Amino acid sequence: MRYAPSPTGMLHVGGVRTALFNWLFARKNDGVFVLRIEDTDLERSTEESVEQLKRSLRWIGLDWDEGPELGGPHAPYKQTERFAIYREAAQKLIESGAAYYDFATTEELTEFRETARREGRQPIYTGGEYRDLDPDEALKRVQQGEDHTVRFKTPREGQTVVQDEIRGPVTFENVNLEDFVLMKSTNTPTYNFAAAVDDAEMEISHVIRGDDHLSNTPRQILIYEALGYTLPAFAHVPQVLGPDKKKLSKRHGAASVEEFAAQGILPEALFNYLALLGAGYAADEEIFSPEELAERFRLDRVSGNPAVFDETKLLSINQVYIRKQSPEELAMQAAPMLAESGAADPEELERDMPRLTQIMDLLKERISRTTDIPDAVGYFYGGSLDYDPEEFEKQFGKEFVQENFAELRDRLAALPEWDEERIEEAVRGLAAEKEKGARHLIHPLRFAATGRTVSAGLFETLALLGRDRSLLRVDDAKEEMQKLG
RNA sequence: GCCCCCAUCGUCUAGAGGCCCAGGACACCGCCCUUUCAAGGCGGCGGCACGGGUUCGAAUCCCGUUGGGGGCACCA
Repeated sequence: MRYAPSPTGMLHVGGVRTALFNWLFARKNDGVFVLRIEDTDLERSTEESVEQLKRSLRWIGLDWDEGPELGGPHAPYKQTERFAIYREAAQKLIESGAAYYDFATTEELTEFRETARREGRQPIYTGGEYRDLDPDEALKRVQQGEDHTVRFKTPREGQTVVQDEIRGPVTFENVNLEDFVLMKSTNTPTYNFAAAVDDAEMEISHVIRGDDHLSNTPRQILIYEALGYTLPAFAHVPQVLGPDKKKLSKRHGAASVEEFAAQGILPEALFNYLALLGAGYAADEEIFSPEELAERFRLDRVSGNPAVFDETKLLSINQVYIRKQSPEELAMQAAPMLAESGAADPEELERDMPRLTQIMDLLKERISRTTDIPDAVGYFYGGSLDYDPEEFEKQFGKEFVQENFAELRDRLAALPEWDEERIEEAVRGLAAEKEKGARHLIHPLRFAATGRTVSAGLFETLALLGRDRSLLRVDDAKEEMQKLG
């Protein structure tokens, strides 16, 4: 199996999903997963993209068995380092008569296509006078340094059938295929040529790739046959679409692996979600580890029908994975985020990781992306809070609160131990004495202590907040309340 | 324009002729639990694109229409 991206930008979720299917299939069948860099587009390929690609693949957990950095029996794994191989293959095709030199200029080709269109014919280029030029004469012109490409001599009749693992046989009429370019005038290979030669040379048994390549496949099959290679199995997986049913791109918001990572998505969650998308797993269960996914993967179950990327569902799966993490793991991730956002004092964080761990345990059910952490956890650190005046008035404007908040404060301050049970007792006790529902004290207390109207259970929150921090804020609120008059 | 692919709730899907007046998940809406918010539990809304066949019987097979997607480069 292989994943063969071109390093011309960030790794797209559609791309990862293709890589994922290859990986899953390889793991399932004890196969070898090869990473090959298709950088024959000298203009657009960058070293930076190669690095980014590798980083993204590793982040999500798709490790390759052969490829850049690791090497392997079919090295090198970058097409720009394999030019000699393609040149030799092109030479063989020229010699066997399966390919020919074409001397048409770009202008001539453009004109040919325009004329064809204008006259309502299909712009299928079949080499004009060059297709059947005397080989010796052609060679002479090449040796004289004349600009040329190498084109494949596509049969003018018959059909080429792609036996697709997930779609069945797909038939293409050869007349609809033009004499495509194998070697550019720069003496470097085109995609179709390099891909076919490499897949054969690297002994790829199953070519699993995006279905945007389906229409390239007959060309590659023709190359395989002309070179005498045995054909691999092909499987074309559908594209990932945005909510508007167009190919997913930056227009739809996050579309690359790095963007999802930056938005607080866990690699396991993205992995799980993407694997579910169109892979034909039974629907009664949806949370699977990579190993479980690999075990259950079946190529022939993959759907041929394009899937819309649903970020909401990704998020719900992400939430599941956050809940699955241990409080310790979460605390380890949270600490640097809290320090960096300025929400917490780095020294305090370092000094008291057990507390952070307890905090994460308390809050992890309420977080759907890791980037929510600074905001969700921030009030457990720092001193006084800024209260939203409007909400403050709502919470503290009531007569009952004004009359009893000071007493509540004193009882809390007098507690022999600062723990959940005693805090609860104090609050409920006072409410009971005043014959009021405890909620009349709970809500303003929560708002005073956390600066918000929602939080985890008030009593455990206060306990974790600590006595000093809690009382400081209760006092702040008391003072603020005076001003309400 | 030409070639190719695809078609089940809003979305992801289960369904390989009778088990389906179509099942699950996410989202949405109720209710329960409850100090708020989550989480959890229970319930609800909602779909086989359309038209022809084949068959005793079709979401499932065939044809067509429509719709969506991809490709038609010296880009990959």
